[in-house]
Amino acid sequence: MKPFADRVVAWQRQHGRHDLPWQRNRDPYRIWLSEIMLQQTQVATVVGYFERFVARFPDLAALAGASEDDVLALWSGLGYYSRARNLHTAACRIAERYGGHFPDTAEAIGALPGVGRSTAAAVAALAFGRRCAILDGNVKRVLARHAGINGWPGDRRIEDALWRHAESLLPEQAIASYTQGMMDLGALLCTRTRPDCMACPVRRDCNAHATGRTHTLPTPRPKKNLPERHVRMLLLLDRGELLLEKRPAKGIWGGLWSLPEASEDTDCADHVRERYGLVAHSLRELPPLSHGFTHFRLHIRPTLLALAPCTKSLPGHVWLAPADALDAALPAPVRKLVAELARERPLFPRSPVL
DNA sequence: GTCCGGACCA
DNA sequence: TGGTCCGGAC
Repeated sequence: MKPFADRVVAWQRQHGRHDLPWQRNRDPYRIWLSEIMLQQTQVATVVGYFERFVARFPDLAALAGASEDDVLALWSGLGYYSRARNLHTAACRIAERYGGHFPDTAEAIGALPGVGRSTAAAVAALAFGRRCAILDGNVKRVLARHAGINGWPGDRRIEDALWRHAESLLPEQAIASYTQGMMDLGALLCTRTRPDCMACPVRRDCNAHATGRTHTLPTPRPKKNLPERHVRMLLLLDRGELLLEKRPAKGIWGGLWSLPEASEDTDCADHVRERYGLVAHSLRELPPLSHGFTHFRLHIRPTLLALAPCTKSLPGHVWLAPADALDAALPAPVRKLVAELARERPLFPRSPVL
């Protein structure tokens, strides 16, 4: 089997992108501009902005001579406007410090504002044929899958491993085609969802493909801590029957039968008297449980209460023996609580719903 | 609505 | 080390 890089280069030449507006020559200014625009932004969005930008600022001197406002105006709608400010600052610096000649090493390019390690390497490789590795989001995905690298790429150790791997794969020749090929591979075939493995030149030794892990690599970022909410859920028992209330159609658990809720800091018995006009006393607290939603995490403190036997009908509520309540549409954590209660108190006689 | 993403900054 | 910047894809 040919080396990884050879296959990427051959594929790029036959199937990769060659007609993007910054590929028409090896102008480092245009390549740099495109790489900055392509940070956090997809090619399809960038193309139009790029064309307008180079029409107005065709070279470094034009950009360095512009006002920041004019640069930002052409950036308007692309987002991440610090990119435009850094771009302008960098153009001025190149004019001053390099006499308007674009620096031609990754190190010097990377010293420009707004240019990190990967962008510097991309410009150095594409514009000057320098042998340096890139590692943008696309390449991280390709390498994590091909090498089967587990772990979130934002993790320092994982990212270090990816950089080492990227450098170990670099060919001696055809650096520009290889670099473009890695970008094209990630953008065209090795996409986040639905990768086109059958068309991939490095499928044969791809770890993720072999082990069926293309959809789990790269490891997604850890869930960020969701907001926490706390609530007390009341298990109100009257002669073996539990009070359930129907939730509003909208919002969490819309239309399901759930338990009465109280805020954590109120006294349960007081809350029941005020809200339902019922006399109750707390028996004990049940083990707390947590439930994850997409946008918050709910911590539930269930409390068991006994009612004085003066039950009355409440609109939107129902009294059910725990075993019968399990037949109703219950939210998952409520079902769990009710199931525990049904196991614990199976002997109460059933009685009709009031 | 959620997830994603380079560079920079606190 | 985690937050911030923004818009697009899904």
